[in-house]
Amino acid sequence: MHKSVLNEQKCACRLLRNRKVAKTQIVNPAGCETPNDDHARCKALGQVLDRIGDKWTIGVVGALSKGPTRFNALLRLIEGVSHRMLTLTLRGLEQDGLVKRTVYPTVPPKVEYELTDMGSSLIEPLQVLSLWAQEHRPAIEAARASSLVRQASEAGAT
Amino acid sequence: MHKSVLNEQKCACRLLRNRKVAKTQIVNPAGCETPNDDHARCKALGQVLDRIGDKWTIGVVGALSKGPTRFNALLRLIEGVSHRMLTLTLRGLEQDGLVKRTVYPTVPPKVEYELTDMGSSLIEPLQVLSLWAQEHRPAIEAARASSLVRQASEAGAT
DNA sequence: CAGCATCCCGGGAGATACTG
DNA sequence: CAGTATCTCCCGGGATGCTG
Repeated sequence: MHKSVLNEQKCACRLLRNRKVAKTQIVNPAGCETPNDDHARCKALGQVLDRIGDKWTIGVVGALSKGPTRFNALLRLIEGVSHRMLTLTLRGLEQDGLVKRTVYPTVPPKVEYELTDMGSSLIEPLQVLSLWAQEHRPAIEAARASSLVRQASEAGAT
Repeated sequence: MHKSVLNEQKCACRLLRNRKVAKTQIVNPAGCETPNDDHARCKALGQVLDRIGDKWTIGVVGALSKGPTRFNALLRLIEGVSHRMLTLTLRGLEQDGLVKRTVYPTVPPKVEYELTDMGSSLIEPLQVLSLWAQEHRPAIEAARASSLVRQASEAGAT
């Protein structure tokens, strides 16, 4: 009740950043009819990051990049993931057409997941990002460390 | 108490995915000494996504990509962001050496934020991702929509 | 084995108010 | 104007247990 107002936003930009909203409505609802280059970029990025930015999606995509994999295999490969989250992540991915789910109606059910074409096309941009990450990680660590040191010394000096 | 055990994980992979952990300890603590190509990729990606995967970082980077900007200007540009979150996001980015904070000690304080070299180098990978996003958004929307339709019809058929 | 429903906790993030 | 601290609420996500 105290936050009823803020749901009516002019631009869908950050609305799209919310998963629940994004799930039901990925297109801009209204008020964002003139997506200049900048806005489009922002929105597109926001969407992708909503997709891959969650805890486990990348791990899943990475694991699946090697080929079709069964549920429990994924569970072990990614390992940090809980049963529930793996299910949810896979469902989301499947719903977005990034992974394909194949059920073998055997007596012990067997389900294999694999990347669709679109799903595997995501790997490349991800690798670009990964490269950037590997390249700049030392610098980031250094910056972070020095920043922490600075703060500590300031605290001590005060 | 009921979740005391799970904090001791063998691989730091998803530990790195948690912000609080990542903030204090970005290097792999132990047990992950042999980072094969795959693991390194996973970890690096995890870190980057922890950085840029949160709600506002991209918006901030995007806004800053046009040049130095003042705090309130950012607040307006990104608009959906709250005062607090913008501050936090900027602090994180600054701490990681991705943005530079310049304070002009004028009577009304004036602070400008701008991307560092490393920060602006992030723009390119982001654009790659953005391109992918723009390219595949229709497909994703379609897949999502058809999935929803399928679910609805199944529910109706039952 | 795969999936789903339920419970429940912790932390992310908004609102607000105060400082310099 | 820029930043910080506090309070609070809400939901992401782990644990658990049941179905087919």
